[in-house]
Amino acid sequence: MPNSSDSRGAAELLKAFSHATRLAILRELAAGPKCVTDMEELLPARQANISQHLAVLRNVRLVDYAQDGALRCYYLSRPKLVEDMLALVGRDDPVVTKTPAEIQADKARLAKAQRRKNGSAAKQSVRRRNYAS
Amino acid sequence: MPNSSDSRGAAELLKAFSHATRLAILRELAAGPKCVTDMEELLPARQANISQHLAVLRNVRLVDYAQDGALRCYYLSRPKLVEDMLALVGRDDPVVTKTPAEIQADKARLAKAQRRKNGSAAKQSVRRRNYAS
DNA sequence: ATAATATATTCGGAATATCGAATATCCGAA
DNA sequence: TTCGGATATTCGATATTCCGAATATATTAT
Repeated sequence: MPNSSDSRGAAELLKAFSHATRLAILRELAAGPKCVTDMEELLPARQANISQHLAVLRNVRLVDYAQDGALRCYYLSRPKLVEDMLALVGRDDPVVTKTPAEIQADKARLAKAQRRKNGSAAKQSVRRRNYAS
Repeated sequence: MPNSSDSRGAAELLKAFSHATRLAILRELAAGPKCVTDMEELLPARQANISQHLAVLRNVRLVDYAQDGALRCYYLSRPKLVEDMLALVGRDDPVVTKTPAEIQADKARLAKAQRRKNGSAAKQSVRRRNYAS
């Protein structure tokens, strides 16, 4: 049951995703593990800034690193999640438009399905407006 | 070819998603079209605030509305995108951990695949460190 | 030890986001 | 018209994010 308290965590995860540089980092890591110096060459951002973004990503468990001498090799902690997210935001979905009539049809359909679920319990108030035009 | 200029748009879309109240609004709309007054009853937020969040969602084309008299019935402009996003952030993916050795294996695998792609073009610098421990 | 390299953290200011209160707008009813 | 309900917008205060500069820390080479 995804209620509002669940939205909190989801929103935090999404916030970590919603920055161009962090997305670029995640894309690089989706292609393979990399250390910070590698990313410095690949991205238009300074070392400190990349470290800051990596910290954000670490805090929400999107990335982790393995220490190799003085280097820290970063990798995706939840590769499927990240890959699916990147694919999702890269998608080009059709934009639908609905007329008031279609909305009413939607509501009617929902009300009927709802009635099927409950025995009866007339809870559905199909808010209407009588406009003459 | 998703390069950094593409990250901009993706990041903006994700920013629109990354707020608990906006996620809650999207979840409500995924269940069916609703007007602002409906949402006021369903969410712990004031009218003005809901309108503000709806404006954000409209700006990135996640929602639109059909005017029905004095009411505005909001609906999802890209329902599949929203539904998939909600499913994605609701998922519970396993968190993987890698040792330095596994990272090296990853890099080696990548290098080999890369070599298969190009004819030869020894571009791969497998950054190494000789640590005595 | 010292230096050099790789990375993280802290700090401060600019930019941005969030929210409530007040106000504006639009529409249908009387 | 004027009114009331539904919704949007503006404004101002507060909170948060972002980023560069400086600094700190860890690790290895000399």
